[in-house]
This record gives sequence, C-alpha cells and structure tokens, in this order.
Amino acid sequence: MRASMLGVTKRIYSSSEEESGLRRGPWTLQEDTLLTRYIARHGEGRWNMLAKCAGLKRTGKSCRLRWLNYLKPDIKRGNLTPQEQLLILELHSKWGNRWSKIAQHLPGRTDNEIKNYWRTKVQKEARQLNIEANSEKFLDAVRNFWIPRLLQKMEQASYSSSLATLDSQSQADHGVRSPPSNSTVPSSLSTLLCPPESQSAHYSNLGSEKSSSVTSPNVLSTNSNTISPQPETLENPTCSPLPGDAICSNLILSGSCYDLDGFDQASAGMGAYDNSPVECQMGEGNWVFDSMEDTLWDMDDTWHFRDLSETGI
DNA sequence: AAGAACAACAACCGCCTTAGG
DNA sequence: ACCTAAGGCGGTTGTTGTTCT
Repeated sequence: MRASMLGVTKRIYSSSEEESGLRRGPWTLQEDTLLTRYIARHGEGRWNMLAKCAGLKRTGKSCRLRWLNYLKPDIKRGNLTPQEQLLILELHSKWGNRWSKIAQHLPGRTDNEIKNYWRTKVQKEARQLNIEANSEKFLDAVRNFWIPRLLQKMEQASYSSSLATLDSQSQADHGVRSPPSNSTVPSSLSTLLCPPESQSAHYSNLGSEKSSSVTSPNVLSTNSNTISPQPETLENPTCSPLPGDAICSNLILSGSCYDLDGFDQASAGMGAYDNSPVECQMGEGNWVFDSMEDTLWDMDDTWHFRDLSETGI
C-alpha cells in the first residue's frame, strides 16, 4: 500500500481549510473504516450528511470520491487487461473524454482509473509519435497499430490458455502449434471474439448515444457506406456482448481480412472462445444491440490489417 | 549509490446539472 | 421563476514508487 494512502504525505493547505476543521489529503485507514462501515449500514447518498453522521472531517464530495474510486467493494484492482484497453480505445474514439460513460462499460473500473490510463499511456504514446492525442493522425495510429497489437495480445493469451487446455486434455496429442506469428493477425482471432454462429451479422452499438456531445472524431467508423444489420440477427441477438465485439464486427464485415482456411473452428475455435480471456461482463443491457438504427461500421474504413501484415505488425 | 526522469494514481478543483424548496 | 445545495463529471495536481543514467 502506498504511503500516500496511509496519510503519510504532506500537503500545505490554506489556514481557512484548517480552521474549518475539514481534513484533506490522503485518507487514513481509520477514515476508510468509518466510511465503509457507515455506508454498509446506511447506504450511499446524501454525502454531506453522511460525512457528518459518520464522524468524518471530510467534505461530502471527498467521501463520495473515496467510496466510488477506492472503497466500493466491486472495484477491480490491477492492470487493465488488453480487452479493457481495447474497449477504452474503442469507446473513447466514439465518445471522447466521457470517462464515466466509458467506465460504465468496464465493470469494476472507475472513470478516474480510465482517465489516468488515457493520460499516462495513450497520451504518452501520442507524445512519442509527436502528434496530438486527439488528432485524426493519432487516432489513425491507434486504429492501425495499437488496436491490432492489443488484439494480438488477446490472441496470444487465448493461444496460451488453449495450449494449456490441450496439454491437460490429452498428453497423447503432441501436435505442437507455433505461436501466432508477428506478421499477421492470427486467423482464430475472429473466432476468439465472436462465436462462429454469430459471426455473420456482428456489429456494435458504438453508434449509439445520438444526443451525446462527442468532441473527438470517430475514427472507427465513418458516415458513409454503412452496413445494414441482418434481420435475423436483429430478431435473435444471440451473440454475447463481448468487449471485442466492435472489433469483431469490423473484422468480419470488412471482408477477407483473415484467412480462415485451415482453421479448425470446431475444436480450436470454440475452444478458444470458451477459454477466451474476454469477459462477458459489459454491464446492464445488451449494449451490442442497443442502437441498431445508428451508424454502423464502414466497410472501407476498417482496419488495414493487410497493410499491417505487410509492414510486419 | 545517487539523482533525474518517468509512471502510476489518489485526491482535489471548478464547473455544470438537477432536484427540491 | 428563482435560488440553493447536492451530486456528478472532466481536468489537473501532487506524491510516491520505479526505472534509467
């Protein structure tokens, strides 16, 4: 645990703040306990009153923030998974800096955490590329290099897990498969992200939120050449809402990006799906099918995996 | 080994929206 | 209709830990 979380850090605050008796800065273990216990008994909300009643010398705002960003039981700790990173990139391309909105699609992750991730990782990447973080150029780089890299990570993770499964299932089967090459996106990727039965008409909900005030350009879709959803899928949305669905939709709809020949979908494919690290926990509702009437993926504007494979990504 | 630079992230700030009086 | 307080959100800052030189 960081020292700052234990109240070790020193900050200089104005005398008026000290006079008011309100504490600021890092929370102590005692304060955390007080807040947690109080909420356990009385629930969240009415934060100013809560702060007083709980005996905390903190503002309501501070209590709320501490609870939401740190103490709440379902907060997920640790590094963001490639799937989560992928989803953040996707959603940010659609919604811009709407962190809380993005966080709603990543259960257990807070808007603060996502915001920090964006600032520390994504913007850093932009700086290294010497381009503006929200520029079309950077978003293009994200689309063409970063996302495929994440997809590859996911695939490798899946590959490892399926190898482990194979090992445990049958020692007799010594068929050694080479790991996914760096030159192409592995063919099982689409199966990893989308079960074969639902691949035909996969699309995301990322065109939703008509009313939202998106400031950043949407690089992952354009306004032209939209794809109509297939009726049978609309009526029968069996595809699980996976974090990679939006990606999947592009992969599928963009045509022959992948060579699926020779890939044993029945065994490896479904196995990969079953053991996929992709978690099917995207919050309430089937967000994939939320907004069928909205803009869908542009077939011409999908990722340039062919280009990537040529450039060795 | 020491200092600098960088990374990570908790916490605060200010603004906006909303609900209630 | 107006005012006010509370809550929510995005931006920013400050501190500590880690890595690099």
